Amino acid sequence: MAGPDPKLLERIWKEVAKIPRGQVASYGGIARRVGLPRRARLVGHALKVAPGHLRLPWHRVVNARGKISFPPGSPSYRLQRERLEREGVRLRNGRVNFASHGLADDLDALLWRPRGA
DNA sequence: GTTGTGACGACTT
DNA sequence: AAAGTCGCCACAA
Repeated sequence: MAGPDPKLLERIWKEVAKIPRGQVASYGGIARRVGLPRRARLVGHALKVAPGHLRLPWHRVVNARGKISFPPGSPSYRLQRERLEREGVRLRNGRVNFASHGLADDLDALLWRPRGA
């Protein structure tokens, strides 16, 4: 049985909608913020199935290493890169600089990374 | 039910 | 730094 609770998808969509222009968040960071630690893949799934009418800033979501999670060169990859650069998010060697564009939450997670949790 | 795949992430080589 | 492994879990075949 167990599909994802539709309410969780809604929470994820709302959280993604909060990402300010010119900033990025990680899949795992979004998951943590909605109270679903270790559920990064669910965030990816949520974006994949998100209704287009929501107009989510999905391009502001990258993986924990700052990389776009589409195959390099794919149409989706190019679209995401283009949208990011258009709002001032520069990619260095295919990476977003979290220190300058990442949300505080994600930064903390990257710097602290307490053992075990 | 099992297997493979994926818009992930943490850890280990 | 890059690749491999494992945990995670939704979904299609």
